[in-house]
Amino acid sequence: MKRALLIMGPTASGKSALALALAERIGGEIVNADSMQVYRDFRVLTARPSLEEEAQAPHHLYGHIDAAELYSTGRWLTDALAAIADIQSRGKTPIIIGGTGLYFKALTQGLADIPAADPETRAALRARAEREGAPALHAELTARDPVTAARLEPNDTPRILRALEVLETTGDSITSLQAATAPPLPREAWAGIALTPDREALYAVINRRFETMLEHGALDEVRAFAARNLDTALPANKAHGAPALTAYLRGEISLEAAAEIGQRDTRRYAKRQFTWIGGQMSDWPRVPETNLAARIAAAEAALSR
RNA sequence: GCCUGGGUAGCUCAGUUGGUAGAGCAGCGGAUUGAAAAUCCGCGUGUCGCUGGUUCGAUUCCGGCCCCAGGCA
Repeated sequence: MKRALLIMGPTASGKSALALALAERIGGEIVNADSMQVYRDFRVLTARPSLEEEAQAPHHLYGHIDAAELYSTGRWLTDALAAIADIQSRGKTPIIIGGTGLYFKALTQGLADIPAADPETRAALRARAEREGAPALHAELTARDPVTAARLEPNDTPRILRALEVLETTGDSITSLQAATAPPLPREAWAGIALTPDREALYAVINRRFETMLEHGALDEVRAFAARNLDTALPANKAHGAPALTAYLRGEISLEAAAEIGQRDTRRYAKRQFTWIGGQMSDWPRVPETNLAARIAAAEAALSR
């Protein structure tokens, strides 16, 4: 059975082109590890591979979710493990490539086995957070699950909500549930590399890429999404540039201002991805080179190690 | 050429009745276990245009010069 190749890289670092080249060279199939590229509605805005690119090699978990849905790390892990097993059963190498650090962590270190939260419980907690503010919920968590509360900041709404929802769904502390998790992919079953291009150069690519997205129909995607009248809090609407371009379409800001916001948010995201690589993937080989040949060589070296 | 206003952080600016300066935005560092392109925590990063003078001490006061904007020629 072929080992899986894991490639983490910041946004706009050229992951798709690398994945295609590798797929052809080593007989691989590509599995998406990007939390936004799973949503069907925003192909251009999330820089998903084009139809032509998808035709050049098998792609999995790209655009397979409707933007009206709530995807999650847990669902991705299930989908990814199934895709990996499927690919390996056909004698191919799974190439898991993306920029969502948490997805790679779930794959290589495990995700606590916690049953899905009841949607109504979840909605009620969210409404409370909206009304009362995160610190109030944090105070409640301190009373009910002091160990978890102690490691969460009072303003960290999503994590506080998650801790409370797990408490209500399972009756257990999320911290104790998280303690007993095993890696879905054993260490010997995968090799990973992290793309670490020069940051200034990457920022320039990000800025340029956003302009290109606008030229290739990003606004049409945003317009179509807005026309669906879905909840603006849906995760798909968190795609960089989506809220700002929506504001532009409503006439609230200029297109230039919207582009600047989209570019800025993308740059900030890239910075956090670098931080993730630095802190969470300290043992993954770094690949600072941006030319394809060097990257392919680094990937092959990692696989043969 | 003359007059007026201005030159302070990457940007827009505030301020110091003389004791080497602070806001917003941008940026930087960090965390990250189920909506993660999310969320949170932390950090001013500076020849105060240049140059003389006065002063214990000048970014601040005075002189000269340079640059920018507007006005008059």
